[in-house]
Amino acid sequence: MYSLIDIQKRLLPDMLTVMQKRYGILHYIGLMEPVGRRSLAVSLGLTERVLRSEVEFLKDQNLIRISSTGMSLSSDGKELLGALEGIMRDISGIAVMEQELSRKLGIRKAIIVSGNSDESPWVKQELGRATAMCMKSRLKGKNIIAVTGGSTMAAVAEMLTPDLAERDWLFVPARGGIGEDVKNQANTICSKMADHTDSRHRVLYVPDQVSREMYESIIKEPNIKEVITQIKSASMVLHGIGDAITMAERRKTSEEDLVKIKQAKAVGESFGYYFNEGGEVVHKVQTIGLQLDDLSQIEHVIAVAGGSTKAKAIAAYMKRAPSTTILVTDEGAAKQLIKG
Amino acid sequence: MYSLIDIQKRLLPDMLTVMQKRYGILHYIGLMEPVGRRSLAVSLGLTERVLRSEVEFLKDQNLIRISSTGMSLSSDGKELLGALEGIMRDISGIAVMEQELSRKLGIRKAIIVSGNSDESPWVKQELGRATAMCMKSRLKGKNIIAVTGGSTMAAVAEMLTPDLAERDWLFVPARGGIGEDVKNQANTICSKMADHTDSRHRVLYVPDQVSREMYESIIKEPNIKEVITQIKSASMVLHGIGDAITMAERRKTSEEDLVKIKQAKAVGESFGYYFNEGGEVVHKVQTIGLQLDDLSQIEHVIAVAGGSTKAKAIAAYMKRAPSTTILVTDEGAAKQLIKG
DNA sequence: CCCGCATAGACATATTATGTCCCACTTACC
DNA sequence: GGTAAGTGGGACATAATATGTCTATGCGGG
Repeated sequence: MYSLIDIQKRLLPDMLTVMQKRYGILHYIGLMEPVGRRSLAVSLGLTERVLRSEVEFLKDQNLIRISSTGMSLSSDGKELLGALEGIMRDISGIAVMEQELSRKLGIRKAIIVSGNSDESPWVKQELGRATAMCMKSRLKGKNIIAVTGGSTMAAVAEMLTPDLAERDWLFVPARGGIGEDVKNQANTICSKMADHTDSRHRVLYVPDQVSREMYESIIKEPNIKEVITQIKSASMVLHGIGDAITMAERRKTSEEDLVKIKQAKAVGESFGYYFNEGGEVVHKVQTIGLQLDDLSQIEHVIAVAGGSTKAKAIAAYMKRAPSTTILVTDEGAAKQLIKG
Repeated sequence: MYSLIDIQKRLLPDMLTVMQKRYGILHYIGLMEPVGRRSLAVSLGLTERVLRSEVEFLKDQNLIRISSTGMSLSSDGKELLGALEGIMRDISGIAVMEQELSRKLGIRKAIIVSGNSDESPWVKQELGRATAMCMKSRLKGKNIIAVTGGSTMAAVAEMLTPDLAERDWLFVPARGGIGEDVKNQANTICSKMADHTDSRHRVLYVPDQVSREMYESIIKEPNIKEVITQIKSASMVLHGIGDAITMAERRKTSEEDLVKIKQAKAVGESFGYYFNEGGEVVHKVQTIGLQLDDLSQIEHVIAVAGGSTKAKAIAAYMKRAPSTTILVTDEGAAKQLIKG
């Protein structure tokens, strides 16, 4: 069952932000009283004018008192603040975590959905929905979207809705067919995403490990060449992050590589790149398509991964990720990430 | 302890309105789907453009689906609506009651605070606060405010705050000293209100029952004459509403009048006028100052009265009250009023 | 085949939020 | 006692947003 807050998040998404802002103001006034607008504004990272509007509002509500020496809480304000403190812990926990997480990982934004996808399967759907919303809000008009595989991306595909159709999207697999079961392959997912949004997609079937000569001849194939061009000119990349060992085992990785990966203490995987805890690339699946270095050229990069067990993998990858990355994750992973 | 909703009402007063609006839209779409904007707009009493903005928002939230045949709820929308229904009953009960009450009484606005001042003494304070806020929001600049007596008005006086000082207010008693204990006399209350707001006040000491000759000579007194002029030019009247019998007994009413009042089945009293259930004036305390007929000339008329026992009195008075009246009351009285 | 109802686009205008500057006042410290 | 730093608040241009109004166009039932 939904709680009041969950409903409000859906029905008045800004409410939470505003509440947090006002809570922050009351909180600081409580700490620093009596205090002036200017110093408050810098403490809170708000412009003076914005703070002033808020302060005027709070004054109208009789929550603060304003005198020539500065602002202080009224008795009503103190009472309300006390009650708010408890509530904010629950409510804005997530918003606060989003801030903290994006700062800590050095990325553009973190979006956290509540729950833990390790424990509750439906949280993956929520991840999907959050990702879909994020895509929707960031893309206008014609776009090429490069997508990787994995069960999380499959969940995203499921949650896309056709009201995006207008926008003229084209889904392309980010990299050549990275062996996995068909259901979670990039090609399959692209197709499903296109289905769900009434848009188009391309496929890219390429054997995993290509020899030099093979590569040269494949890349000359006009069809493939075209897809690769599209991949490189994508305006958005949507990718998952996996646990290194799990991914390596799930794929048809050679015994030799498996040992290499394990010995290098790889923890995370994304795009066929394996990362150790320091964020260094310790192994790479040789294939055509999007390369790690291409990411920085792409306008929107959205990484989606949830579950507390994936925290390490996320942390590892994020050391290497472009700073424009947006991470969509769940509470379980976020808590681990912030802790560690 | 405050509930989340109470806090939000204070911290984001518009939230409730918006939530109600959006709930209403979802609700109606649920009932009428598939339905177009135009018919929805008239059903909800919104302009088409406003509705359209809302609808676009709801679409972005994936709560409704829009097709060429009209709008309908998405499965998410249905789920959310179900959860909302229960919540709205509690939350917006008061807002709904305010609408209903103002309609039923035929007045400009009704403001309801939660609780019942018969049972909980602190609700009177809430009445006071709500009244103070209302005054604040309606008056700009220089104003003359005519005030009557009574314990409710005393509570209002207590809740006024000096941040209104700027506005240059002058408090005058609405009518000549209507006998009651000093604490709740209009003169005393004016003085207290002026105190609390750092503004000025006038007094008007006049014997209750004046003979013709007495009246003529009193009215010539320059001091009194001036106050009366001020009363007549007031931009706001603030008055209480009392139970007829209680008021009659509390005042030094002659035995003869008391019988008259009782026989005429008076139920309500305001300004020294006694009303029966039909809203007819059955008795009037003869004194100088504001007369019932003067009310319609005055820009802002605020009536304040709470407690379920006062419902009858309020109902009686409201039959006679100008349609611009604003009633500030409590849940206890409001429920009775709506029921009866 | 047309009429009525549907969505969606476009644009002017009203309203609100925000950025920017300035002023007068209080306070505390030298 | 005077000065500097900090205070609230006024004023105003501009940006952003909401709203009113009109129009284009598509769809389905009679």
